Amino acid sequence: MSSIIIPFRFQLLPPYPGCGSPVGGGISKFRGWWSAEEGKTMGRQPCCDKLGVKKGPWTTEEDKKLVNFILTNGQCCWRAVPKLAGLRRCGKSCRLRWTNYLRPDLKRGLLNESEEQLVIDLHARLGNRWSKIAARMPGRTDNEIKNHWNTHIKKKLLKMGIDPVTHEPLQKENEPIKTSSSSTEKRLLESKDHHSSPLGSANSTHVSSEENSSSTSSENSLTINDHETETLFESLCEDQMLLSHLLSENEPSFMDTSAWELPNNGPSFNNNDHANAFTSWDDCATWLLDCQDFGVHDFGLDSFNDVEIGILNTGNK
DNA sequence: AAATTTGTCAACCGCCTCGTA
DNA sequence: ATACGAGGCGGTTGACAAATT
Repeated sequence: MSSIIIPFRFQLLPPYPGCGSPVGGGISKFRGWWSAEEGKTMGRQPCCDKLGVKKGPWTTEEDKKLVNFILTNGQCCWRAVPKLAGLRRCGKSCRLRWTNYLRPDLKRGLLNESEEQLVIDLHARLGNRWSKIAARMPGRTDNEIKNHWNTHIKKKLLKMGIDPVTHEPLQKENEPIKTSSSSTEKRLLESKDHHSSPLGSANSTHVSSEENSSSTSSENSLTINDHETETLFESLCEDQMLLSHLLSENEPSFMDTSAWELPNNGPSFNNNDHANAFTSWDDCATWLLDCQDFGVHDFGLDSFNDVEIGILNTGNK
C-alpha cells in the first residue's frame, strides 16, 4: 500500500454555529463556546459526561459520523464535537481518533527506513517527546511513532548493541560516567534529574534553547558547570549540522500543524510535491473522495450529499 | 488442529500546562 | 490569587493477530 500525504488544510469552514470567529490566536485559543451556546453564566462544563460515554474501539459508523462532522464543520471545540456529531464519546476520544487515525494527511503503514532513521536521530535529541518528533515527520502521529519505537526501533537498536535510551553502545553502560567524553550527554543526564529518558533530559536542555527561545542559557545549565557545558556544546554541535534544518525554529516543520486550524482563506498547502498536485478545493475534495488508500469509502465520504460537496467546494470563498 | 506465546497498535488514563472566570 | 476546564502529552493497557510449539 502506498503512503500518501494529503496536503489538505482541513478546516475550510466557519466555526460551529454560535462559536463566533476565533480571534487572535486562532481556534486553539478559542474559549467559552458553551457559555454562549447554552446561555450559561460563564463557568465550564466537565470534559465529558462520564455516564453514557462509550469507550473502546471505534466503529465504522462512528468514524463516519466524526469524519462527516469535521468535514462539514471543521475543527473547533472538541468537547462539543461528540454532542454535535451525535457520538456518545468523550471529546478527548474524538480528538484522539481524529488526530491519530482519521486525519486525511496521515500516512498509512510502517515507517520506512529514512523515517526510522529520522526518528532515531530525533529521539537522540528530543528523548521521548513524541509529539515534538511527530511534528518533524510529515503524516505521522506521536502515537504511531511511539508505538513504532517501542515495537521496532528499540529492538533494532538493542540488536545492534545500542542502548535505545542513551543511543550509546551498550558496553559503555558499565563504564564510569565522569570522564568519558563520548558520554557527554549522559553526564548531562546525570546532572539533570528525573526525565523518563535520560537522554531526553539532556536533549531537552539542548532543545529547549532551540524550541523555547524564552529559555535562557543560564536556565539551561543550572545543574552543570562551565566545563561540562562547553564540552557538551562541542559534542552536540557535531550532530547539530545534520539536524539543524529539521530542528530550526525558523524553518517550518514538515507538517505544519497550524495548517489544520487556520485555513480561513482557502488552500495553503504544505511545501511539498504532493501539495502542488492540488490547485483548488475542488481538487482536494475530489481527491479526498477518490482516495482509496485512506479508506474514505469506509467512512461513507463517497456518499456525501450535494450540500456537503457544495460546502467543500465553496469552502474557500 | 489446538494451545500457547509473542507482537502490534488503537485507545485509554492520568498528569501537566495554559487560558479564562 | 485561585479554581476550574480544555487541550495536549507520554505512559500504559488490552484486544486482536500472527507466529510458534
